[in-house]
Amino acid sequence: MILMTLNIEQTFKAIADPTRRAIIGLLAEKERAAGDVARRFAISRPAIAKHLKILREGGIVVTRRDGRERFNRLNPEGLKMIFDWIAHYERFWDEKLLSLKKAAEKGKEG
Amino acid sequence: MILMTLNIEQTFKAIADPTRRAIIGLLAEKERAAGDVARRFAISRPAIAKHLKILREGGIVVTRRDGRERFNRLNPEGLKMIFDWIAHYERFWDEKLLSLKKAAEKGKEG
DNA sequence: TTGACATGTAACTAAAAGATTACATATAAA
DNA sequence: TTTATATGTAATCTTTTAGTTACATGTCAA
Repeated sequence: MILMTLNIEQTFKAIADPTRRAIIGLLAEKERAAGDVARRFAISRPAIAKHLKILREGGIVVTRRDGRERFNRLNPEGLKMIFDWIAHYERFWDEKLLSLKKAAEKGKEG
Repeated sequence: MILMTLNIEQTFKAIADPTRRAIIGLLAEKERAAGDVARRFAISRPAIAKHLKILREGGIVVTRRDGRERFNRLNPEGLKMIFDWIAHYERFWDEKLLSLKKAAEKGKEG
């Protein structure tokens, strides 16, 4: 069993790049071999290999090996970490939700 | 009225930096003058001024002028943009929610 | 076993990011 | 009207990032 210290810093850096977000979009459809991912971009295959590594280190992607191929798929951990961080500020844009929450705390509907 | 083309790219870059995320945390408490923000960090005041500018350009912070001070506060737009992006992948970590949604679509409880 | 394929890493380069100091501008206070 | 305060910007430097080409490794197919 491999234990990874999932650094939130790495996760935020991972999603900051547009190419990596595009990769995330591709992997949301289905898992894909590294080459399959690379084929869909104009940049070189090694560049994509590095992006995949960064996504892996950010806890956003996990890789499964099958023969000479490495299949990449989305990992819940990383994206959830970002979601939790941002959800913490939800009240700033969802006033309605805020009042609902307050009402719930009071034990009556808002 | 000022129209800003809110670039999602800038927004993701804005939250990628740890100092800027710390600033977001501070502004979540209350609006603060630029100097008030700067005082809480070890780095120079101009560095913070730049971070605030980046947050502003990312649609995460808006600034209100009062005399010689500039009060900064969180702006819903930017963070909501990130939230919407990430919420799009919610199903990857919240299987339960997914089944609830599916059940709702079918018109019966899950 | 030889050759092709799939992938990752090393070395290097160019561009972007984050910080600093110096300076300019606007407003409050003496 | 001086002086001090609050802030933003310019010029500059260093580090990090994203990309490239060359190369090493491992696996499948002849």
